Amino acid sequence: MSPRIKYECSCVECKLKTLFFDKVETSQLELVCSSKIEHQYQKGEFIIREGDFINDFIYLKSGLVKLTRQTADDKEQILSFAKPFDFVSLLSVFSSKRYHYSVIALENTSICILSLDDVKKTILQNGLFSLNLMEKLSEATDNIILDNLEIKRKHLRGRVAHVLIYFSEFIYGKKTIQLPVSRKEIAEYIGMTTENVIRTLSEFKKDGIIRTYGKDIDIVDHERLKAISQHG
Amino acid sequence: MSPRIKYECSCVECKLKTLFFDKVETSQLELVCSSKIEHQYQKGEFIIREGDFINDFIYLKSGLVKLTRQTADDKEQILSFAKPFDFVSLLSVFSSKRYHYSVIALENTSICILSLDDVKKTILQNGLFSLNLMEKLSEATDNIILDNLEIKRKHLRGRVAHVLIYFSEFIYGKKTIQLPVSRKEIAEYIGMTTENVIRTLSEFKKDGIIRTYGKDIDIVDHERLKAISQHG
DNA sequence: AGAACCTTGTGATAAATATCATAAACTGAC
DNA sequence: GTCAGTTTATGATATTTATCACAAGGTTCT
Repeated sequence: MSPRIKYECSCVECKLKTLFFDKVETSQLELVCSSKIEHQYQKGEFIIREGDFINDFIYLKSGLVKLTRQTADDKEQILSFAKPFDFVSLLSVFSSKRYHYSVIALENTSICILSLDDVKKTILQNGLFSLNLMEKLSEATDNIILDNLEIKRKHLRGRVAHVLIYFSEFIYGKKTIQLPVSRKEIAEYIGMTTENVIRTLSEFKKDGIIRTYGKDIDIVDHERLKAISQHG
Repeated sequence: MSPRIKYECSCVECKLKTLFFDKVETSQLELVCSSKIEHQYQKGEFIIREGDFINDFIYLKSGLVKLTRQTADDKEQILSFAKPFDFVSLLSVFSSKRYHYSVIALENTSICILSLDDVKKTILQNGLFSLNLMEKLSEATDNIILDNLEIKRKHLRGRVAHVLIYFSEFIYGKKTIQLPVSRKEIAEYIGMTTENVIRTLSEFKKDGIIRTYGKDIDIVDHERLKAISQHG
């Protein structure tokens, strides 16, 4: 366990303040902020372990993570990916004692840890905060559900295309990216085998839809990839 | 459009009060309750249409519904089913202007319609209500996500078994049930073709796992069905 | 540098699922 | 009651995906 470093309260200036503290006056912020802990994780480290008790309210400051769970037949299954402003400790936080999933850093990641009790106290005291938080919760879970539905309705090629577009458009916002996940992780996300993910990427390459330089992927024919994602 | 019948405020005695008004004093309940409208739907009727503006906060009083959406390739896709105490207008309510899905009655169903604005006002005023509501929201969306993940990791037989167990255990709580959905709807839920759902049910029947009398289904070998559901 | 391990990659084959065709049973409208 | 449309049902075939087998390239540890 790496050391937990406690900083001065900087929530007031933090960009992430807009996430759910937007409408909270500075004075109200103090309670939540006073218990705040920042923490850094290296690529591959566990931030949350499935089964852990939920005592904290966690959100991403920088980096990228995957949410993953162990299935009954002992395989990994990826629920979703999350970047800053997406939520992290969203699922279950208010309805379960323990996490139903693990959170693992895909890049070097830093998070803010608030005491869940303090957040709950703030909810009790501050209606605007509650409403704002509810909106964020609702949006985050909505996105996970809709994304999983989209994946479910598509076939292998469409699913792989979907993931490429997801990282290119939503995570990095550019066409040349370094995929932050392995082929195996893509497979765990879309519910196909690793071999078939690799094969599909090879096909996309052969068809001139993408180019790869080592770990880097360049989306050459964005239109075509999008079409594949839509239909197939 | 059938007429909207307005009743006296009976929320105080309503069993569903426990759903989210549990910790709300009667006096506070008046605001939300005064705008309450009850409404009945026949099997097959739309309660919510995908794309509709979200003005209401809706929950089930009795009956059973499906949440469904239209995919880009113009097929129906079922997100989940909901019975009373499950949430209905849960997704998107706090984060979107329009519904991302339709809600359709599978049985005769009655709902309570509250003004979303009034619910929001209550959130602003009543912290306990907010926290309680957040727990319900969190639980409902969690269940949808976990259920969809379970389905995603299973194969045809496991998925069909999953649905049978879902209706038998969670919806009706008995082994002899009248399936409230068609084979086509099961297919739309689990992401397989109608033919294969029918075939699989025939196999279960042939293997002595279930018996069917017209629309009724009797789960004979619950253990075996559960094993099929687990592994796939 | 080498050993052990993991990721990527490719091919052959097996298994699962979709598609197409056809028909009986049921349902609603007239 | 009959017609049209839908649901259930089953079989044959095509397509998609998984499994198995093997190899090259990377990474980590020593």
